[in-house]
Amino acid sequence: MTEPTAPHAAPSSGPGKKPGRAGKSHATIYDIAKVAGVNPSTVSRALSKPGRVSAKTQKLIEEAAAGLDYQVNPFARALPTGRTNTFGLIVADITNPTFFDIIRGAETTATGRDYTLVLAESAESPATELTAARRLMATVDGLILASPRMDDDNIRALALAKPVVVINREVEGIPCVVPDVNKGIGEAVRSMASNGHRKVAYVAGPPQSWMSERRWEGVQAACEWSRLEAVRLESSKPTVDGGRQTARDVRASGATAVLTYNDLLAIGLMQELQAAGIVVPDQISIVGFDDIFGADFTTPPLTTVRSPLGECGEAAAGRLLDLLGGSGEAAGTLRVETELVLRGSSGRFVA
Amino acid sequence: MTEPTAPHAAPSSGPGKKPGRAGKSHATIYDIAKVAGVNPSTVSRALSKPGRVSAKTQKLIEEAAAGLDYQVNPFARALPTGRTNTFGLIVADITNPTFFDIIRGAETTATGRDYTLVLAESAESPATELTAARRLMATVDGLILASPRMDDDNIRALALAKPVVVINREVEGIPCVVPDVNKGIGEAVRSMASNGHRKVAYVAGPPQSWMSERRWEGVQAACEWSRLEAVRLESSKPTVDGGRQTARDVRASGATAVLTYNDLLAIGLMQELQAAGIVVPDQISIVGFDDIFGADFTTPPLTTVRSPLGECGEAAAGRLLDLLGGSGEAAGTLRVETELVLRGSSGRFVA
DNA sequence: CACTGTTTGTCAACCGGTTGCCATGAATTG
DNA sequence: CAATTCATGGCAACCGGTTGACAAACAGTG
Repeated sequence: MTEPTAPHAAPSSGPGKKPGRAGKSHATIYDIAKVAGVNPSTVSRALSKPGRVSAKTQKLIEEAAAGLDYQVNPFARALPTGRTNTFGLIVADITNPTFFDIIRGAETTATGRDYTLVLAESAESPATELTAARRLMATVDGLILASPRMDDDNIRALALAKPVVVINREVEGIPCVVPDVNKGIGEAVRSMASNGHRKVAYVAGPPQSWMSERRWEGVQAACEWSRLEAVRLESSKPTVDGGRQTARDVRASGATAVLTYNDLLAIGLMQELQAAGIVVPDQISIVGFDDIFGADFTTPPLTTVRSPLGECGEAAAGRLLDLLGGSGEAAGTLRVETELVLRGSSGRFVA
Repeated sequence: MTEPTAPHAAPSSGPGKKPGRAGKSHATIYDIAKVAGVNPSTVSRALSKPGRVSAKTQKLIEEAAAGLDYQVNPFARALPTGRTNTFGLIVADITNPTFFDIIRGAETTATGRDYTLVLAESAESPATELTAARRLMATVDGLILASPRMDDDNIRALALAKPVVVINREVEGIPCVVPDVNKGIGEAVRSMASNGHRKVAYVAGPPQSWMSERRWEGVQAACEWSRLEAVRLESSKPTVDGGRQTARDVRASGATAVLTYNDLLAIGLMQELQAAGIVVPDQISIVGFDDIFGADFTTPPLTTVRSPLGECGEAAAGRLLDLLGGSGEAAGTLRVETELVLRGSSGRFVA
């Protein structure tokens, strides 16, 4: 290679032969430069590096840009810089309403800070999750993983390339946002104790769920403190159907109060118990987890430990954006409070 | 200056300062070209234009690419071509569970066809919606608008630039996916008639909702056919709260069967009526619309006209992708069937 | 063997911003 | 008033693919 010729310097006298792009071709910084009578690079600086050009030129350029209805081409910008003003959110299951609040929270913060949200799901599969993550990595500035199912190591590997924030799980060395279950569970168990219950069952979630374990630990601790007996039951899947299926085990356990891994399980369980003629909460108290949309549609409305999922989504997006902006902690867990929402499905044991 | 020297070629003995991009710098087609012993453009063609290069070279290049763990830089590709393998979905309200299924359907088809979904919401505001749409337009290949609130003209203007598909509304000249309410409403009203109801109330949705009008028309037509009286009531907002507020009007109307614009209204209405001691369905039958998540959590579970929203999302994404791929109709409405889901909130009038 | 038609690969000009380096002229200072 | 900063704008080389134009290689005919 001997003679590096300037590509744009060619005598492009031809008529404005707009390449490809359908519809109206947008104005470029070159157009602005022509109108404002300055060099394209000056336009670029005026538009992206505040203070780098004089106030006078700045104004000139801004007016020209406004006049031409200019808007940057994100790809042209992303190509040399690698920045896209976009971040990805991967949720374990789009079907699960738990994630809708998270999505909403993240989306709100994103658009509020002039970022775009890209959504993907893993269908509860670690492999799919990893694939999706890798795919997104190429096009986003950062990633939020909500209830990730993949290994800690994989998460850390991803975080090497771009900032990653995790929701609903704690991963060493990664910034996380996690509801602190203790307060909410404490309130729930104390309420059970004061209502005369002696034995509490916990219906667990998926084995690979980090959060399910934390909740079980929380229940054990709170029960010990309140001198209640705690038993653990398993569920096949964390859905309404899964909840129905646990009804047998719940009855067999002899517990008079039940805490479930999530609201879906609680709702299914309640439906099944009621179908069998059991009165909730008189014979069995049921407390769910998360306070998802629809938790108060049931009769009686579901008592539940609310996780502020919307806040989690917002906080995670906020942390990620701070990280991208240069401020913010590169690791550490942010804990958000949970609280008991007392509704009708729990109460005094009257059998 | 006679010798244009490459600036970076200077004695850059410093540390290999990779331009921008954090982390590992990916392999490029230039690396592949070097390994395979061909020209970069040949690599490009081998990778994007099937059949343009000989089978032998093709294989050579593919092996080199695999060996280098190559993956295209989406921005570099998007810059000259304008194609991003991404499409946008704008929903009227992320809070509203109606859209959950739509989002899920669209996301599924997107990833299935190797596209990425970008999500945005309009918060029920035509202005915000238009802003979001304009913003997304720059980065996506096409757009899906779910229950758009903006003008028909604005929608058509957007569609001039890139393919647009609309869900839950019919816009002349634009491909649309719309649940055909007639079958479902017909079933609902016939069921009411056969259960001894004589007067049916329709609780309408937001005034700017195209779909609400279609549903009202459907109710009128079906009632006429079944020789029932139909009255229309307004709601303040299409939420559970809005439903509660309509209870007064519903009772005052003297109707014994109610169809609401959506399930949220129905659920709110039912809660309020039950709180006032009215027995559902014995004294008043309630039928919602959409069959959203949670519609069966209520007691009695909600009878509702199901709109296959997941299918709508899938179908819309499918049409968009077909359009982008060159096949598919550029306009016209795809109607999907609705059906009555009989649950407990409707039944024989026994007052 | 010359001659035309078709593959297949190469060259180089893009797409539209970003940014390191340098020249210019104004402002500051001794 | 000369010397030295310093702020400002311009030049051109990128980022990593895509693609039109063209040449070389190859095959098929007369």
